[in-house]
Amino acid sequence: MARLVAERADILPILAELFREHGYEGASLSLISERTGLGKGSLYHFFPGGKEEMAAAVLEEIDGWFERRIFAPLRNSTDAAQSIAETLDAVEVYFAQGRRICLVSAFALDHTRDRFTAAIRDYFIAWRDALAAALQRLGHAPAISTDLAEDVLGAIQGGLVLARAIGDPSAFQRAVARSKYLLAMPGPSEPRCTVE
Amino acid sequence: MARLVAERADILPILAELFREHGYEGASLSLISERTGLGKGSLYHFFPGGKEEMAAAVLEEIDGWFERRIFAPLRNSTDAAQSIAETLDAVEVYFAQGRRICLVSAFALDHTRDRFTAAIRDYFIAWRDALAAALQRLGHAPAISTDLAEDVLGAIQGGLVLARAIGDPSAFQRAVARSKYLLAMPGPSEPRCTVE
DNA sequence: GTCTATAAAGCGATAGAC
DNA sequence: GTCTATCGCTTTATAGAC
Repeated sequence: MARLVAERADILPILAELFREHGYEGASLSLISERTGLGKGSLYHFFPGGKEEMAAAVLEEIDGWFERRIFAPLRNSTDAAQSIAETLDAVEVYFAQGRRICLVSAFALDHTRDRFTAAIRDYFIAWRDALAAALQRLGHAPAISTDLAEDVLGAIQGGLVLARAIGDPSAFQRAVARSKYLLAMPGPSEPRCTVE
Repeated sequence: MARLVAERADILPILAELFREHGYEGASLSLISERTGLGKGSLYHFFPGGKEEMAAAVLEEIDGWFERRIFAPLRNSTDAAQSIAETLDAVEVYFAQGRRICLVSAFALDHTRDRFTAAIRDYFIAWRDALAAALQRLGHAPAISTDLAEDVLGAIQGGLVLARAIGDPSAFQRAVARSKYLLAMPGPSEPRCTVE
């Protein structure tokens, strides 16, 4: 039986966009109240812990989305190459081809990091290790796989930063394209643009 | 004749560290007053425009440092390969081997970006174009040079994000090492980890 | 479950004495 | 040039009516 009124889950995407646009400090309760259409009383009903609980819930939802759509496929798919290509496509769509920033990165650079240290760290480590697992199934050595995965994660995050900074989403798109090319090298004996 | 009291220039490094630690919003005037040892009256004497002028002055100082130590050598040195290697070393030191974030990136991801759009964009474009100019002197084609420079910038910024996020500065150090390796390829005919 | 009113604290910024 | 006191505003959070 569908409810007409907002549920807690319905609020999360709005909160996520507000934190993306304005940052943790900048997303004030009055702004949140305005954009969700809920009074402060209702907001504190759904999130008794206030803004910190809202941000934690958003981070948890983001982590859940990546776990289902990115991390699990990378870890478990039978076709590692295909899962790598598909998840890179999904990432490109998720970040709106470079027009949407990574909230976890934004929190990491902000002093907001101190509030959510574990969630931020776990997100990137899960991503790196899932990608490294797929690369190992492609035949790469464990150490090389982790290094390569970290390289790609950095390129993606750096691409998002540059895209936002210079106002050109194509900087992110090129970073993803380069990552696809880099990861398309199938074997462990191929030359790599990295050092030990 | 050396002055004993603080000059405006002496305040800027303290402001920079405060903005790095706490972000633009988080660095309150009372915190700034405490860390600089100056009352609000003195702060407004040096920066009549308040906190926005303080942040603008910090960004200008950062840009000046990079212009002198990174951009100009990349553009003008006779030995392009040497200037690339030396400026990468300088960048590694500047960011304290991954323990110090890039304030320009942090502002870019925050909604603080809207206040300093031009300064943020110009910083990254100047860096990219200076590095691309050095790569052209190494024999790379213009389009490849810009793409390669953007690649390296993204790797550096992504490395800083990852280092801060996972609490491991070596993620940044590896990104710089990979960039050195990538840029050490001298000629335009060498294989590249990128796509057009 | 939603609202308004309000509390308590912190904010950026200003005024004016010294 | 530096200080303290204070203004006006916004913030998060709570209380209590409905």
